[in-house]
Amino acid sequence: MSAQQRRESVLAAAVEEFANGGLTGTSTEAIATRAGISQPYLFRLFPTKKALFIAVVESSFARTAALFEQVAGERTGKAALDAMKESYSGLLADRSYLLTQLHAYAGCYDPDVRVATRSGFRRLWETVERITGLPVDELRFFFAHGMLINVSVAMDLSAVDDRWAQIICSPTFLNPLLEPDGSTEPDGSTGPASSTGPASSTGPASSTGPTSTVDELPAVPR
Amino acid sequence: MSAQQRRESVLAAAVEEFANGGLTGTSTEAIATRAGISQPYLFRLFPTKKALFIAVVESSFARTAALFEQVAGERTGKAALDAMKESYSGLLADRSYLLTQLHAYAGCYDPDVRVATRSGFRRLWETVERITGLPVDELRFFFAHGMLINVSVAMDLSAVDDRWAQIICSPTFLNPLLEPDGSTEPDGSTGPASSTGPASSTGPASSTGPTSTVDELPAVPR
DNA sequence: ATAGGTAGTGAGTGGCCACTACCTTACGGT
DNA sequence: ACCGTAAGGTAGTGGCCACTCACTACCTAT
Repeated sequence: MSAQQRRESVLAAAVEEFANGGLTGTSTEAIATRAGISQPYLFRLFPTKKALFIAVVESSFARTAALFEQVAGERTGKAALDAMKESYSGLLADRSYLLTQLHAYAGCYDPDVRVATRSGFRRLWETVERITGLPVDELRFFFAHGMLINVSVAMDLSAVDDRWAQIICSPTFLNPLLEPDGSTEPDGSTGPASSTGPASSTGPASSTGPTSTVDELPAVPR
Repeated sequence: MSAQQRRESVLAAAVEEFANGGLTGTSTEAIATRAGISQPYLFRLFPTKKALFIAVVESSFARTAALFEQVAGERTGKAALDAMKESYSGLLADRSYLLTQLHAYAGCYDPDVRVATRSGFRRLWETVERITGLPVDELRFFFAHGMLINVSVAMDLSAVDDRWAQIICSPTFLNPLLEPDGSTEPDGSTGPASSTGPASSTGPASSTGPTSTVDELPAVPR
């Protein structure tokens, strides 16, 4: 196995391990074990643990940006944003991925992590801005709800047998912009509201085929 | 000094130290040193480091809830929510406080931290819901933007000599709900847009006097 | 066959850190 | 004087963990 391939498999293992524990709460041994290599060899592939963490953060942002570009296709404006929202909802299934985001933000006390997170976030914002061309208010709305999704997943709100699950999993949470006001669709928040699965993807997003699944994303460079 | 007083001063020190580093990245010695006591004595006041962290998280949520109750006064509905938004904007000045929030969410991989964070978040949500009586969409909007504020502070976006500072510090970021749609004020995103200071508190919030500052909050119980 | 480069490991090591055992001081009541 | 109790410190200790060093196996090209 080439070093480059090995590096990518280590990166994948690191995503899973860093998801629980973050930068400081994860041991390099756990990552190495999951990647199926010896722990010292990990330091041949990445100079330091922090560098590996930063690589994870960067790939995470890059992956999101690539996903957004992909699902937007040729669309612009609100149509493109709707496609992005739909795709981000699909990420609800990838818990490790969303937790990585949170650890990136929480790790910002470290200057190196901060610049990586900042530039990743900035590139993501500019990607969405460029594709949609929407005003800043709507971008902010989009990102704000993305953050709320992140923390909801972190707290595992949908696991509580509560109205939380209904609030979080309801389509209006996943796509609140679709009906900004009035005539809110009779969402099942009062009824039992199918609490199974993370809200089936009923929207459009049919431009590039069934791209709403996460696993078939383009591999992130580096 | 009584043990109870000592406990509270340790709690205050722990907020500052946990803000950088989170649960796993902070040493009890740093906390003890800041609190002015020996490190072993810390374990006489709190049984374990995680317990101290959870106490910090709980006090953080309780403090926010108390702040919201206070600034809302007798108001309800959007008026109350506006007061809360204004007060939360005031928290922009308290970096440690907002970072604590992020570390609470990121620390949710630990079951104990998760239940503490979940119940704190739940109580906060229900407090806002009870006081304002607003529908779930507006609550979600409020909390979503609060989260975005949190991560913006973590990334220290306002420190970048960029349009970020203008976006984040602009009044429309701090109070985006004030003009939910149409006739979006010609926001100064193109102009220089006074980038000094975190948006002076020009709103009302005159019910209980000048309570918009953070330092004079009611001490959190426990 | 030999020389060199690449993938990979076993065995440390130094340092940090959560947590413990035990001692000291101060004070209040009888 | 005497004792109990509560505040606080000193000196550890066991374990984890990031990172290093020395070494082996294999592969390819001359």
